[in-house]
Formats: sequence, C-alpha cells, structure tokens
Amino acid sequence: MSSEKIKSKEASLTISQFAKVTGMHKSTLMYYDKIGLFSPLIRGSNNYRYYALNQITAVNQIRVLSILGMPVKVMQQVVRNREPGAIKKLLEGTFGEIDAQIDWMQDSRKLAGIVTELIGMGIEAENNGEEFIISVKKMKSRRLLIGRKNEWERDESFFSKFGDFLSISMKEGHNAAFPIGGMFENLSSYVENSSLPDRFFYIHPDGKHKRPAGDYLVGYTRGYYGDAGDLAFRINDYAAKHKLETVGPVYNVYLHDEISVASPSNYLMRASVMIKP
Amino acid sequence: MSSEKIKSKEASLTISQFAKVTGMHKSTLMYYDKIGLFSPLIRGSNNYRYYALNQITAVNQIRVLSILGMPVKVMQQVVRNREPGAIKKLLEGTFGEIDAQIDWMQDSRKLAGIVTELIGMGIEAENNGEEFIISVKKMKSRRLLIGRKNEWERDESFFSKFGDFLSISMKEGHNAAFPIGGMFENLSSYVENSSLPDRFFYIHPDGKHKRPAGDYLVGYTRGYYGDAGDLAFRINDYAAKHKLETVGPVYNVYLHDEISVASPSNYLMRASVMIKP
DNA sequence: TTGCTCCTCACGTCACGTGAGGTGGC
DNA sequence: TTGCTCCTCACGTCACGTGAGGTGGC
Repeated sequence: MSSEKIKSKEASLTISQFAKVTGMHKSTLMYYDKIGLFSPLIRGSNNYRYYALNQITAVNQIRVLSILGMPVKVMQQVVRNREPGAIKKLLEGTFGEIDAQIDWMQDSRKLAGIVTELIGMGIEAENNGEEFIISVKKMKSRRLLIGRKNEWERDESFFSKFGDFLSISMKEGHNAAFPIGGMFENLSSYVENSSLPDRFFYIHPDGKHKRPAGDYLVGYTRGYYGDAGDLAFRINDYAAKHKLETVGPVYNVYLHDEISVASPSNYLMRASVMIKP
Repeated sequence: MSSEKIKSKEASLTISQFAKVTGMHKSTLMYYDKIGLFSPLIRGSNNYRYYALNQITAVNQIRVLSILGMPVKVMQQVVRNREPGAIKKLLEGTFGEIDAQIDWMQDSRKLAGIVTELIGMGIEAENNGEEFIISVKKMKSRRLLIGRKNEWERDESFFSKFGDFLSISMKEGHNAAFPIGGMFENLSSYVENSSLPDRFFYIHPDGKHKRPAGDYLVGYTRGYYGDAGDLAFRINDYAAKHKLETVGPVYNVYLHDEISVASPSNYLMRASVMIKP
C-alpha cells in the first residue's frame, strides 16, 4: 500500500467533523492551517481539508500551549524546530509565568467570592430592616490581613493614611484588590474617634489575623469612606442600655461601595464588635 | 472647602505615578478613560489626568473582573448601572465559567508537567545509552486513566481502535490532551502481538489505576505509533536469560512523539514491565 | 534651554470571527 | 434540483500597544 493510500485511508474527517471531535472552532482550524501551525493530513481533489484521527493529539497539544498563554509565533517555532532538549527547555521556561497566572486567577476568584458575599450581607441587612438599628448577630470567623498601626496626626485626613496603607501593602506584594476595612482597638477608642481607624486591613483568605466566630454587636451606616456618622455612639448606647460587655476590636467593613453602588453617599458600612457571653 | 478644592487635593497622581502604583500600563489607563470605563478624578488646566489614591480600589476591581474574563462592554454596564442586587447576580453568573477555566488551566499545567517529564526521561535514556539495551530500572508509581478493552478484529489497524478510544474518552469528558499509552495484560500477550495493545490509557494525575512503584524491566524502540519492532522479543529474551519473573501488565509509553520530534520514525517508545523481587 | 512627561490621533497587532460570493457532493 | 458543506478572501473585532507630532512643567 502506498503512502498516499495510507494517508487517504487515515484522513477521514472533514473540517466540521474534526472541529466537533476536538472541540475547536472551524475558523480556528482554518486559521491554524493558513499560518502553517497545524494543517490537515491531506487536501482532497476538491480542495477539501481531510483530517486524521491521530491528529487529535497534536491539535490538543496546541490547544494546551494556547491555554497556557504561548503565542502562536512561539508555537510555530516549537512545531518547526522540534528537538527534545529544546522543547523541554521551552516548556519549562513557561512554567513560572503560568503558575503565577493561575495564582492570580485563583486569588481573583476568591476575591470575587468575598465581594459577592459582602454585597449579599448588605442586601440582607437592607431587607431585614437592620440598616437603621443596632442588633446582636452571630458572625462566622474570617481571616484578615492587618496593616501597621496608624499614628494619626492633628487634622490629618483619612485618605493620607489610607494611601500609605495601599502603597505599603503594594510594596509588600499583596493583591490590593481585596476589600479593605478599618479596625479600632476597642469600643471606647471607636467612640473617641470613629473616623480614623487604628489600622486598616484586607479581608483576605490567607490573612494571619482571625476575627473569631461568635456573637457580635452590629450596626450599619451610610456614607463615604471615613464618614461613620453617629454609629459609634449608637452602638455604645445600645451596649450600655442592654448591659452588654464588648471585647476585642471594632471592625468596620464596607458592604456596599463603589463596586455595587453609584452614589458615595449610599455606601453601606457595617461596624461590629464582639460581646462577652 | 468646596468640592472642587477637595478634589484637587485628593487627585495628586499623574498617569505615570498612578500606573506605577496600580501596576497598570499607561496605555490601558488611557484606553479605559477613552471608553469611559474608568477616568481620572480630574483633568488639570493643562489637560493632564490626575488620579486620586482612593481610585486604586476601583481600578483594582476592574482588573479583577478583567482577569476573570469579563468583557469591557459588560464592565461598562456594571459601572454605569450599579445596584447591589444586579452586581451580585452578575458576579455570581460568572463563577461557573471562571471555575471551569481555572480547572482547565490547572489541567493544562499538570499536562505540561507530565509531558516535560516524559521528554526528560527520553533524553536521559538517550544520554545513558539505554536506548538500545534492556535494563532493570526503579520506576515510581504513576496514575493512569484506563480505557475499555480492545477487541481487535482480523487485520484491524492500530488507528481504528485508537480512534475509538479518543472519541469515547472525549464523550466521557476527559481532557484528551494527556499523553496516551498502550498496555498489554502481561509479557506473553505482549510478545504475541506487540503492536495491538489490549487497552489504551491516559497518563492522568486523576486516573484511578495506579502503576505501582518498583523494579521494572525497561526497553526502548524508535518508530511510529503501533510499530514496536522487535522490542517485545528483546525484553522476553532478557527476562529468560537473567531468569527474571515478570508480573502484571506491560506499559508502552511514547517519551518522544510529535510534540518533541519532527520525524515519526524517530518517535521514542518505552516498554516496561514489573519484575518479581 | 534641556530633558522629561503629558497630550491626541491614527494606525498596528494578536488571534481569531464573520460574512460575501462561489463551488462540490448526495 | 435542493439543501448542505466546503472553499477563499476581505474585512471586522477585541483590548489594547506603538509611534508621530506637538505641548507643558521644573
């Protein structure tokens, strides 16, 4: 049997069939053929493209390289210049970037999950009418990545230290997109100056600090960053009236911010502080 | 203090500074400004773009959405039409696709790792001169995803069952890009017909079958798929001569194939079968 | 004045996707 | 003959990247 005969026996799939079997788009196969990256085994006398089953492996390999972010020009080099040592080096050379990219995507996915959760908690508070009252709520534990202590100077604005926090954490390599909150050492320091938190933190799944699970005194307020209104006093009054003793820091988190709300005056913040049983 | 004054106080970063602080490219920021997705807080009298520190959060959020594959048109909708319920739904709606994409990337990364490892083992065999001899080697355990048994009919070609294996595993949703091998029930069935394996398998980290770690009789041969030359006899002879008893299946794996080698006649296959201690 | 940054606008690029207009196979 | 697939070629698209040519700030 001649080589040509073997070829025409093996090459049995039209472009549509091959596209279906490989999950590729027809136009992608045509494009790969055009640039000489991957071509059908033979062209029929009618100029049709005919692919062979064992070409699936090759096209899958190209797809994998493409998913891993390898540019077609490099893939062409790979295909044209095949030699085990060179291919191995080329593959190994891409691993660092790929792993970093996967990390980024996973971080981004976690972030999107947290953001969605926070927005959901804000909606729930709105729906339950908790928005304007102080209440006791069970809260689950959460990991936080905490910044250094803010030493506020006289008349210093909220944003100057906020900017410091961002640029420091950026230098330290944190993915600064995670939601940011402010914390106060305890309820009395919160009441004393509720607009300038002692520390900023990221709500970050890999944070070292753990806000423990338990019963929290929870209140909400609307307004732009650093504008906590009279929330601190309302929480303090509630604690006094109900003879509740608070323990640990006050956590301020924006449930609705520029991500989910257009007007800054409608940003929704939640303050929470743990109570002793 | 007027709103304008507050703005000009906050907006202190030029486009280059803001690009540095956010890790974005200048041209990206200009592009986002142009299409109205994200603009600097103010424009100076000189028409310069001036960004504020607290805009970092917003641009980071856009970057995250972009990493997660959200098209800019959708992001524009998100930004223009901000309402907690809508944003939450939109984010939740993207999770399925994102998670699938992360899975794909992780699979692809694992695959690239396995391929690199196989190529490396081929290079090692070449360098050590093991290519033309039979030897006893320690091999580590490896996970395999095994296909159904091949019932070869008279004169049936290697590729027909190979095609069946590919299309069946494709229907079952396996990522068909993982390296494929062939296995034989035992050494005698391998000797009987070394070109038509009893089963095909994927070298797949999530496979159920485990090729155990241990001492293996190992041999190599060069040639296209299904062409095993006299390797089976050489292994059998070696076992007889050295009075080695083999146990379990014979595994055939291509260490060098179309991925790393240009000429099919140079594909490098390794056959291995476990020996009793 | 020099070197640096900033601006706009137009065009380039990367990896395809989408018709238009025409042919081939059952 | 009809409906379907295939072909080529040109142009569109998406998210920027890259100069060209000119202005502004220290």
